[in-house]
Amino acid sequence: MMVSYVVSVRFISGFVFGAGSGIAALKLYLYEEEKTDSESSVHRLIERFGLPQTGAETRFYINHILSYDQSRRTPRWVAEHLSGQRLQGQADRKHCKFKPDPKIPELFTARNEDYLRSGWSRGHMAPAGDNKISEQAMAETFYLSNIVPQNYENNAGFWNRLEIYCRDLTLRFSDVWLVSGPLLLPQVREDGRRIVSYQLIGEDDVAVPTHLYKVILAQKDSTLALGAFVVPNAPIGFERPLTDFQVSLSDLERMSGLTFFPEVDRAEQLKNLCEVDSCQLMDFTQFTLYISGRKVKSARTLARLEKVMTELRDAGITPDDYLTNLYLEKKRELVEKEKKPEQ
DNA sequence: CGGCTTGCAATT
DNA sequence: AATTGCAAGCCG
Repeated sequence: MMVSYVVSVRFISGFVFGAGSGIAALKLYLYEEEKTDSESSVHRLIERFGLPQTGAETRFYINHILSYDQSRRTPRWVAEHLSGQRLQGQADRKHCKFKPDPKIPELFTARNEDYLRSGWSRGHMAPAGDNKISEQAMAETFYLSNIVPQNYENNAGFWNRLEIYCRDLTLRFSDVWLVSGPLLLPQVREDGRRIVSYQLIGEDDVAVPTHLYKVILAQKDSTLALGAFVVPNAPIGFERPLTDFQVSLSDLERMSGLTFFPEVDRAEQLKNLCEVDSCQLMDFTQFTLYISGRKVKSARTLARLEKVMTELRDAGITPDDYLTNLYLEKKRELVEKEKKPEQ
């Protein structure tokens, strides 16, 4: 068993160094066979002590899959599948807590303390909002193996709107596959040198990515559409359209060192997502109305409820019918609640 | 939806 | 007395 394994390793390495020549590979293979035990000591060493491990193996969770980067203490990539069916549910992120991934060796895991007061937020790659179908699935997305240090405004703003757009795609496509992750891209300095530099936070030296990427693959019947996006880890305003951040898949693959959806035939069926769909994120008014809706739903006091609506009007936005009904319903509920004596 | 901070009680 | 955990409240 062991012998045949070692031989096959020899043959492969001989083939590689033989620069594609079958004859040379065969010669090297025969030559290796004649070597004494002491000359193949490196192989014996490997057998005895083992090869280095990267910890980059694929890890499976209820509703997402990822590969972890033990040196950056972030994921390398996180994959998901969305459908209209799977996005339904009542799971609530208020019941979830960020925590180290118990499956990641302690030496390589990030901890909450690394992020707290670091100036960076804990940004999901597989979003909590994609997992309302199951409390357990949602809880797993709060493992720090699925988290990267992300600019607050980007996380709550542009990236959030991109995630909402991905969920919205399930209204027009039967299936949506996503791969998301961090990037450490070089900056071009004044003298033309390209240098990669990035911040480390916390005692565990968690790497702050310069950019985030998201690959969207959407299917409807025989139509397969793909969009790849690279977004700076910094505030991005409403004036910037998503298409500003679209890149070709091969460019992203060169940046990331990853091959995405390797089984998909790129030349044939594959269409540009932004030619098949709008690739338009919510504008300021739509987004503010949406956020206000979430706040109205979670309001616990009349004072809070009124403040949400007042600030909305101060922003120059008139509530639409949906929000107005939400407000009136919540107001009735809270008036009833606050009418009762304290208990 | 995406997050953080604060206050107080439980804990060691 | 100092740390930890959690509910509640806050903001974009």
